[in-house]
Amino acid sequence: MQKTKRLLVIEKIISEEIISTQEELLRKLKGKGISCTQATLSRNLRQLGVGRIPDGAGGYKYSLSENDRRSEKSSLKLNIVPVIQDIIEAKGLMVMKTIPGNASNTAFFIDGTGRYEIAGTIAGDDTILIIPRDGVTIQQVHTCLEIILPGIHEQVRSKK
Amino acid sequence: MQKTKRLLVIEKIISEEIISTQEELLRKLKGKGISCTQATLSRNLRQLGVGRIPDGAGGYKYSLSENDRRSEKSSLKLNIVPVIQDIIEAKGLMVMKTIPGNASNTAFFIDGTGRYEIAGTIAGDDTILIIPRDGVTIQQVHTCLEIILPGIHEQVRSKK
DNA sequence: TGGAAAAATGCATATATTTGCAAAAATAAT
DNA sequence: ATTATTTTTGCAAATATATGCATTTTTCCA
Repeated sequence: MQKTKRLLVIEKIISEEIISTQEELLRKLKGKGISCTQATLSRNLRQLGVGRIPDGAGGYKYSLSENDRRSEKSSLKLNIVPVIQDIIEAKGLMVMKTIPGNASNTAFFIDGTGRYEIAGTIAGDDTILIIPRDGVTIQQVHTCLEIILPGIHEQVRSKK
Repeated sequence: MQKTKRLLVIEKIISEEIISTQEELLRKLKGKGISCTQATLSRNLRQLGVGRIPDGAGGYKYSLSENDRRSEKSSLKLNIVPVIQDIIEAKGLMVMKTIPGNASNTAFFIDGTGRYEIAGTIAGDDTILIIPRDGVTIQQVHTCLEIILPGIHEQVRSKK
């Protein structure tokens, strides 16, 4: 299906650059080989929960609602990354290991980002199962993780 | 000056009720004895940093920050159905999201029904992984869920 | 597998929001 | 107080976004 892919790309674009109109987003998508109409975008943006908020510079920008929550809690993000020990892929799922007792907090944070790529997470004591949404590749989940937890891969690599 | 007062009232209204268009806000203001044009509202809203985000029910609402979503989601209800936030399919499995802390109870209930369609469940804090028995389609699981938790799909739909 | 049912999409259009500009109101300076 | 300067506002028009409807595509079952 084309839609899933489009939703993912929309999220990615919006989280990486400042987009102020749907037409603008439309062009960006076209540039990535994805084409649809503005009407479809309007519907997709609503489905993704993407809001339009003042950009603080006299204009507006689209924003993954949970995105700002992320920036609000940037300190939390910094605290989380260091506890992550390993990321393992299995059966199309992703297993994240943390230091003991930290899985729940970490999973809670990941859930809180509301990323479309991630259908959900389940946490034990030091292990989190991350379930990608259908149509989402493990690679895309990695990219997603890097977005919501910058430096995570480097962190994991250093643990090995 | 009328402006300061108006900004204050706008903030108050927006934080207390769901407003989905500027015209609507205009009427509310008029009801409180404050009058201006929609154009002025547009400018004021930007100045206040008020965004327009999906209200989760197919429409849009103005929002001071993203926090109101939270309180919405954490309102506790009586039985199980109301705590279910979302149902997502992935990898032939089903992921059910509940409000925080309610996954375990909900999963226990589901297990207790002993439905054949469901091989088992695993619950975290706010996420339940429902594993369908081999040969059982996701569609059949949906039907099953609707039987054991009547109204669940409507409930979930309303959350979107 | 064929066909019904549901979901997604485009098109055209309705609705909503933003903005340029000139006038009015508030503020500041003399 | 009077005039100059800045801010706010309304109006009308431009932009941007959402939606009804018909069509196409996908999903589901018999």
